[in-house]
Amino acid sequence: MDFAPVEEQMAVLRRGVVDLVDEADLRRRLEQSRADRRPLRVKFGIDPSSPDIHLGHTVPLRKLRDFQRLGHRVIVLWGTVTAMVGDPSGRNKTRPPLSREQVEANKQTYRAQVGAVLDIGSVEERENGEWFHRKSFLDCISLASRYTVARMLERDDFHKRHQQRQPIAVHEFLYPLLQGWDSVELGCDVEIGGSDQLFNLLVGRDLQAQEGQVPQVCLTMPLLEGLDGSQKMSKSLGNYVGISESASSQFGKLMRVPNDLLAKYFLLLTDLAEPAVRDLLRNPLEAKFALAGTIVAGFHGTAAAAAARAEYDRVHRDGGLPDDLPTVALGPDLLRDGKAWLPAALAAARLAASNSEGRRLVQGGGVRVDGVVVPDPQAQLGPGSYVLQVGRAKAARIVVPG
RNA sequence: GGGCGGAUACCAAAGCGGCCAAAUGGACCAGACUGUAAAUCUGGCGGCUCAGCCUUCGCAGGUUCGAAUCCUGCUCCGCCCA
Repeated sequence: MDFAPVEEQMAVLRRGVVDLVDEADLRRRLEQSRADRRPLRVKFGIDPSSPDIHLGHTVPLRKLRDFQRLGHRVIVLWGTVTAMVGDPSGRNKTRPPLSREQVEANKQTYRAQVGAVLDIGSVEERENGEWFHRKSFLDCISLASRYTVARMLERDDFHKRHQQRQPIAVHEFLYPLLQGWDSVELGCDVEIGGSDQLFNLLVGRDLQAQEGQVPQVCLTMPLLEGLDGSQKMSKSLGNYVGISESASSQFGKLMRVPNDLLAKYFLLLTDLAEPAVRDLLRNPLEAKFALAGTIVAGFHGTAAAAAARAEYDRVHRDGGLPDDLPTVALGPDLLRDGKAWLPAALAAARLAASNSEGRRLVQGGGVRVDGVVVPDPQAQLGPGSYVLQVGRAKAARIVVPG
């Protein structure tokens, strides 16, 4: 295998990174790899602790893809054991441990989604259960003895939690050691992670050095803010764009990333060169269309991206209806004198969480029946078929039986 | 093991006997504006065919005409001492 010149590789690998410990070391290794015609072993750990992955996860995955395209060996390390510990990174709360069954199920769904970014066929997939299930409790104690509490508390999130008098469970201290030990077992040249992972990656270096290995290069990527523009993208915050979502859902969500975040999204989620991006950003709206189109095309293909764009235009520019319009037939229990009460119909069509919310939406002028705003919370619908709309994008067809 | 402090709605955080479905901020939803579901401004934000009623303030009891607010026990969390 022939590798590209080091500077060429560095130009690709440096894009978007936050920490690189350290750059000279990475250069040296790339040179060595060229000389030996040996690919670098690049590890990325994924804890299958929640079943879906979103654009935030793809940021480091895309960096792995860069390595992969340059001919290096990407190792996806499934944290089947670490998932049960729960990574404390960036959290201000202890995470509840998962069962082995949950972890295994999550891993399967993850796997399919990771394939949307990486060439999964040439990835080396490993699990840290391979070694940790073999270890004894004494091994665990011995591993724990390698780090001091003071050093653990250097870690930013532990430090904050400690200062803010938030609970830190003892087993959370084990997490960085387990992750670091994975690097020892795998003999990693490079480990990639989110910028909140730097401490954990550095622990890997220490443990490798203690074991007589050359310490790995640590490379971190920025955390991607979610659609709210301030907090890290996460499923639990509901500010995410999922990888397995439909094209139109992804497109719509991407159209509401705050304009201020566009440059970052381009940098981390597309391959567009910086000058081209700068050019686009002169018109934020067009830039956003381009961003959404590019990302959606990456997951669903250009045809689906174009269709999503067309649907977006129809719904948001022309006030039209979305492609998938669910139809809900109202049961007789919802009728009074053969008529349906509008707020209840909204709730039945899942356009409102409850009758009360439906009532408020109607009163607030946010509800249209067959395209006409109906502000009367007492409105009744006689037998027939109606299109109910809440806001711009939410709509359903309901049928009131005669 | 002992002492002290805390637990409020999705999150954070006020309230400390009636005026509390509970201030305020964030998130979220809707409206206006804009070819943006961006930015900004406005309204809403427990449930109930709703000027009224019902269920909420860690859990279980109790005091009171009346409790998120007082008392008792329990659970969990933090701090200090050992």
